[in-house]
Amino acid sequence: MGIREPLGELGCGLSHALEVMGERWSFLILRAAFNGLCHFEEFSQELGIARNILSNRLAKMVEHGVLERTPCESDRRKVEYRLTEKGLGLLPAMLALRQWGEKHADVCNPNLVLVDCRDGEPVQTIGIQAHDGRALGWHELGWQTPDKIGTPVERHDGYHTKENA
Amino acid sequence: MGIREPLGELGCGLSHALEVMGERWSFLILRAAFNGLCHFEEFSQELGIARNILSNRLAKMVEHGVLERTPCESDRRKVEYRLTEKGLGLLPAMLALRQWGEKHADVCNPNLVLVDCRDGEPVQTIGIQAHDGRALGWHELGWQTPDKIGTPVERHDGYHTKENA
DNA sequence: AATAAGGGTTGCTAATCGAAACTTAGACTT
DNA sequence: AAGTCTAAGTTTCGATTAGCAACCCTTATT
Repeated sequence: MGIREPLGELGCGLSHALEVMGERWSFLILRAAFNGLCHFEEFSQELGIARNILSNRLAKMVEHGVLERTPCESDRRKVEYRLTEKGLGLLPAMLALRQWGEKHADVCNPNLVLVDCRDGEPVQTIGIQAHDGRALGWHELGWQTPDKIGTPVERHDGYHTKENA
Repeated sequence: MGIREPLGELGCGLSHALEVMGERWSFLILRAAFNGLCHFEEFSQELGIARNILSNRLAKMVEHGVLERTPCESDRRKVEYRLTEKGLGLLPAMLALRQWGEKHADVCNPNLVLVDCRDGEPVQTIGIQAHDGRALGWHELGWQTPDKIGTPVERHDGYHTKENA
């Protein structure tokens, strides 16, 4: 077995991502934001989320720079929550999660498909690619220290390779 | 504004994915599993998670087919939790999340990098691609009904296009 | 038989969620 | 200017859930 991640500190990017987006409604709020919703009432009605939780989540997402909160110019009662660049950067993660869910859900409504708007063709299923664009599966991946990048790695564990009893 | 997803029912794959993986420790358990951990005590010690919660999460992930629970042959006290194909399918989502977290975390320890083990080169940052492989940003995407696939879409909202006050 | 290890379950407390009522500030009407 | 309405939250309080510690059951090991 090759190199293994240090899980102890939990200190990889995943922990940070989960800290920001790991709570119950965060991803659904994000999805709503990607669909153009930006007012408190819109989120509240579309998601059916409790108002205090919504308030809490929006505040946290603003605090972490995923959303930007700006009082509305035209009507000062209203507030706009809009995705920042950081928030927009979550699209691949959300889509990957969504594609996984669609693939494995019992009931699924593929009544809308995400497409390239230039030609209307569906986007690809999100996957992991090597630097040259080859699609990579888990058994073709390994962990490497930054100083040894560029040197091949033997497989780091025995997943799906029966040869190690 | 073009087509918008029906958010009401929450019935997209994202809901299903979150139902399976949306709880507090699920993704960290998944990460540990990807790192080769497969015993209860290993998860418990590495993650520092409470035993009842761990038990609960593992059971749920097994129930949803992300992990497979098999009593160990050699030592009947032990149980092995291993990723199924469905579980392995979460890797792109997890990596996308992780890459996002690494990009935006204040403190970050890039002491290990995920590489293609054939040549030791880092994998690409996960992104969304058109059918021909072009990288796509949010403003180049749109929702389309299955019957109209192949016909271009006008942009569905005004994110980052100042032209719609 | 005695001891220990692996994989849980049970009780109990602290934190979090959720529904509904309440508050505050800004528009809109008359 | 008073009254009403709307948007965006807070507060309150009962219902869940997380987390800790201790206990239990089965299977090795000595």
